[in-house]
Amino acid sequence: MILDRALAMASARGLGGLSIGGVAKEAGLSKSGLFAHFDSKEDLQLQVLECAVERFIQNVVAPALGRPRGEPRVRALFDHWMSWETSSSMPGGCPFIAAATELDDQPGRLRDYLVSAQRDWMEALATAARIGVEEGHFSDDLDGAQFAYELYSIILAFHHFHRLLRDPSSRERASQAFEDLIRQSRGDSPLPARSASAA
Amino acid sequence: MILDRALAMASARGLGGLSIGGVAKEAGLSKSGLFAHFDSKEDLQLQVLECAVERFIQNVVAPALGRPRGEPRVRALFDHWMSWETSSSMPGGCPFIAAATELDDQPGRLRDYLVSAQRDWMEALATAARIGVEEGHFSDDLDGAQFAYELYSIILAFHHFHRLLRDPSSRERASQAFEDLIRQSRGDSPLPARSASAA
DNA sequence: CCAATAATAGAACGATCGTTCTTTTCTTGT
DNA sequence: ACAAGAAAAGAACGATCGTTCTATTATTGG
Repeated sequence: MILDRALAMASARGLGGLSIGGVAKEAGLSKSGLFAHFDSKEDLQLQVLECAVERFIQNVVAPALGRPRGEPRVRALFDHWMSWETSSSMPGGCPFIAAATELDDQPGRLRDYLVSAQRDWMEALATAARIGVEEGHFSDDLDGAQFAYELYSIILAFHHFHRLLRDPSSRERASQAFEDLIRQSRGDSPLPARSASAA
Repeated sequence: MILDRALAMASARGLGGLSIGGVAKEAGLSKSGLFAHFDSKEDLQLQVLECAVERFIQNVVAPALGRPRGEPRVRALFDHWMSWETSSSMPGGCPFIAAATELDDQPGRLRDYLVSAQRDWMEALATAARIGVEEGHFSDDLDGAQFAYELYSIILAFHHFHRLLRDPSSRERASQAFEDLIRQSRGDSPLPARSASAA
């Protein structure tokens, strides 16, 4: 329960914006009563990150693994990822994207853990893409890591335009970009009027 | 000079990580001596953001406006933007990307200014793309706003992979993605082995 | 050179921060 | 029911935060 509230807070104010007193008030505990559950503030932040990873696996990775190998699974990963980005339980948006810019210059356990989790996720995306090649859904010369890179870029842009600029077309643009990525991963020739189709 | 140091600090620790005392020490001033130059901390943060926008225009927008209309100018915008992202005077990376995730849930003057500046920048990118259509460099049915969106996504992914994951191939992947974007904006058919070329 | 003005420094304020310590309340096994 | 243990509360610490006030030093114009 504590980590639940703390995750929601971290989503809105960032990991660094977490304060013991703030989380305590949100959880209905006294400052010291809450602090007794953690060794330090850094420990709290780390547990919040670990909790977020756990939920991401539950809500994004696990459901996709139940889908057929190849393109359907890739589509499921994208769809659940997009749902994660707009999950109402994290009103401040994806905690990983927020933590990425927050921790990219701050060495320590927090950064190490986030980097490790992100690398795992990238590897999972690349593997899913390679399975798509195996299944004959994607072109033989598709590079899985490059696919993962471009898929992540779609999500990052969606996050930016949706959360900061409140751009109502951001979701549609992300879907459009994803379909383009799938199409080009198949090796198909592009549809006419590609970049204009979301206009 | 003060804004110079403050911008470097904000780049590393974020706008919220700026403290009057910290900036004062960095600038070689006393806390109150520095504070006398600003009405409030928010005012300092706002001036830092304004300073960053000023520099971005000087270092990215202005040089590109000196290049020929159309694709050359678009290429110059991307090249200078990439240089901006790795500028040594901002060791913590692009202050706008950092501020975007930091302010996306924090209403106020800071957020309003950032959103306004980002919209201007998106409009400038879209206009540059449309000029490319006018000049006959790009396909007639290219949507300028969509082009700007996808160009931004390339930069966001580069920032993420370069700064957080320290991925040495991130620059090459960004260049690859940019060339793909240009190619598809021309309406050309894709090269073979597209996604594998950066492997 | 001296007065006026700007720039900086120093001290202090209330608030909040992370953290520690002690005390009280609750839960649990027997 | 009662002792043992966990969980929460309360108070206090030193530090730092943004901010205000007053005093001191630099700079400048006449």
